[in-house]
Amino acid sequence: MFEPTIKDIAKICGVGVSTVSRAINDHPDINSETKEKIMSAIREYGYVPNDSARNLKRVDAKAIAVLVKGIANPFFTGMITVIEQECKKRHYSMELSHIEADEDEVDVAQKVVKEKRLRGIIFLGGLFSHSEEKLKKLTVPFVFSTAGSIPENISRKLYSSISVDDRRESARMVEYLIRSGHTRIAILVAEAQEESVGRLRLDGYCDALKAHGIAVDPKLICQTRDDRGHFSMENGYLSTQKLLGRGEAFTALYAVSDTLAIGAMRALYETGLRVPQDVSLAGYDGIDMTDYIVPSLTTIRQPVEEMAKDTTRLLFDIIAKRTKHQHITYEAKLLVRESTIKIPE
Amino acid sequence: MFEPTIKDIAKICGVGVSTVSRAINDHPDINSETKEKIMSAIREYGYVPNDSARNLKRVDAKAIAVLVKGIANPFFTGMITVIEQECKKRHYSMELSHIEADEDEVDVAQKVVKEKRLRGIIFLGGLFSHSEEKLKKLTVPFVFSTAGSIPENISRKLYSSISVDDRRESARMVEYLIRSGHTRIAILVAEAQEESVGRLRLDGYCDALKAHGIAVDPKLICQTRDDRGHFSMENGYLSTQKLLGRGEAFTALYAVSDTLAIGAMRALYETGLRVPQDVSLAGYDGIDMTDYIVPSLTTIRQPVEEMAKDTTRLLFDIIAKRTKHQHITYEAKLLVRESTIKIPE
DNA sequence: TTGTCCATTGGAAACGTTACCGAAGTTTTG
DNA sequence: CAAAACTTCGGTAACGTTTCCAATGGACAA
Repeated sequence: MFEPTIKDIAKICGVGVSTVSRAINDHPDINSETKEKIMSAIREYGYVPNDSARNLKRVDAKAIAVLVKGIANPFFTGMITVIEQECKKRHYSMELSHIEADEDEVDVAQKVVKEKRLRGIIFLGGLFSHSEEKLKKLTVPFVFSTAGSIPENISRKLYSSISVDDRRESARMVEYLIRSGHTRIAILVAEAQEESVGRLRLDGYCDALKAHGIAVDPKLICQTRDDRGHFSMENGYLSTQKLLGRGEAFTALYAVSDTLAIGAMRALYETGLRVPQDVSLAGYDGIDMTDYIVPSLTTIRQPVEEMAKDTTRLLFDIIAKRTKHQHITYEAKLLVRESTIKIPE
Repeated sequence: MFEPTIKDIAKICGVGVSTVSRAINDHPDINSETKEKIMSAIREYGYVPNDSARNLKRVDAKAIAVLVKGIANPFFTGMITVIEQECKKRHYSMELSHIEADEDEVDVAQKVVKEKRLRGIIFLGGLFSHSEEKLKKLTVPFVFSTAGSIPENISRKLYSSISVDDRRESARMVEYLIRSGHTRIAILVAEAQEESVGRLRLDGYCDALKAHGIAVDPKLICQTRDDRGHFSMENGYLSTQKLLGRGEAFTALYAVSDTLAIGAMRALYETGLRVPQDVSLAGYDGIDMTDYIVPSLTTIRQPVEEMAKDTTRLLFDIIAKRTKHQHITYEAKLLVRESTIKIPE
């Protein structure tokens, strides 16, 4: 099978390689007739430029990477879909890479960047607990999307971030539950390492309780130290079983992710507890399925589409030096649905 | 920021570039002392080989591509996660690309292969209705995973395939429903183009009914021509509403994917129909969540892990010419759960 | 006419790596 | 002890692009 190169095309058209290159890349200094001739030869022979050669010659590849921790999470696949479309629009390719639970995101990023000479990085999920020094080593701009809080001692000028105010939104959910008459509110946190979203949402939970004069009861806080699949449904199921095993009474259960909540649903059901009659159940994220299951899940909906678009736009703006690093916070939406009810007086 | 190249490392160690190359690539013709010296310099200076240069020099990149139609489908993300791990094990990188609904998978593949000089392609989902001629143009081995039926007139030697026998498994589900006393069984098919999995599963449905002497009633078959998001929950919801609107009575509803079934669940609920008391509901795929929602969903579980592993293994075997193209069919598992019941006599 | 400028082009040097070839030194063989 | 074989290495030519620089020819101004 004959795979033409730029040289072949040049020979076929009786022009120099640089002219062909100009044609491909829409350079201005080229006669439109020549260009048309070249383009038609390219079509005819099915020539496709070799990406490796291009990227080698260019100082940097026309590509960015998306690093995700937990690709199975529907919340992230939603984001990824949008980000990919946005990249395509800009004729950039998107390298999608999965970070294992035990890998350090910045280390992985550094390796990928050097290997592929990428222009930028988007971190999805994951944790942000890196030293400023390490971050500085990352030579390309990067945007943290929905990645928990970032330690105060790290300069905000080093990175961008896109997220909702997890602590605040979480508090809003709990406040809603309190207003609905709940006082014994249990919480399911998959992990609550310092700086993680789990931690932020847990903090928000505590904030709300305190604001309403309700003591935070550690017996109602269920967190697993399991490092794998933090937000898996299985984890939600197992954690809830553990919580129920404590024999502590509660009228509402707030899971810090929808997937956890779905797992919890089953555990509650198996124990004979009905949602919402016996226990109000709430989640966080607002993934599609929460709207379809029965009962539909009360949750905090993050503006996925908007966040994903802005994440991409911001990254490209920074790459093009049109802007400096930014930190954008979005308004999430409290969706009250069937899984939670008011406690009757 | 200084980014060392192989030349820099060579200079630092006082050796030739080829020696450094030998060290990096575990070539045999190198003194272990020299190698150790080089490797430590590499670590010290944080040298990472440039992938583009490597791929340019090598005839083909150490990479494969996974082309997915519908990345939001949890069934596929499950497959992808496993495939990625398998690639990592073999020190190959995996290019993940999403095929838009209106794109031709083989065209996309061809472009990607030429651009990136990949060694192989995995198609996930999508449709297989391509001419043999077109397929032949694809110069690298490719494996179709869970991609419907393939027209008889295409030589089996041109590609590999990995799937369950969709028609057979689908029939098994419907047979189970019939044995449970259901005779009015409606079916939800997102799309049923020739050769699609939807079509196969619909065929299986018809097979089972006929085998039991039940007439296939077109009024119980609900298919959408909507080309976007075939298997989305929303589609399941809307289709079911449409089906219910017909006023046709049925005791069981079989959706050809779990996501469709979840959508159906809501539509049934809104109409006041209880699952499973009023309508038995069944899905297909066996994604995680079917086990956690209430009621848990009766479904056909495809052996995702095994299929994904075999898909990758097979592709690499073909690339290495250890084997020819193969066609593997897996046994799926009928999981009877809470969403379906026997019709009382 | 002569010189300047513009539009368009071709040549060639890089980009960072791998792989071939041959050289040098060392060990084994006859 | 010479020849042969084996180890270990360095030099260098590619791989397919892009980009700089110089060259050509024609148009236009002086």
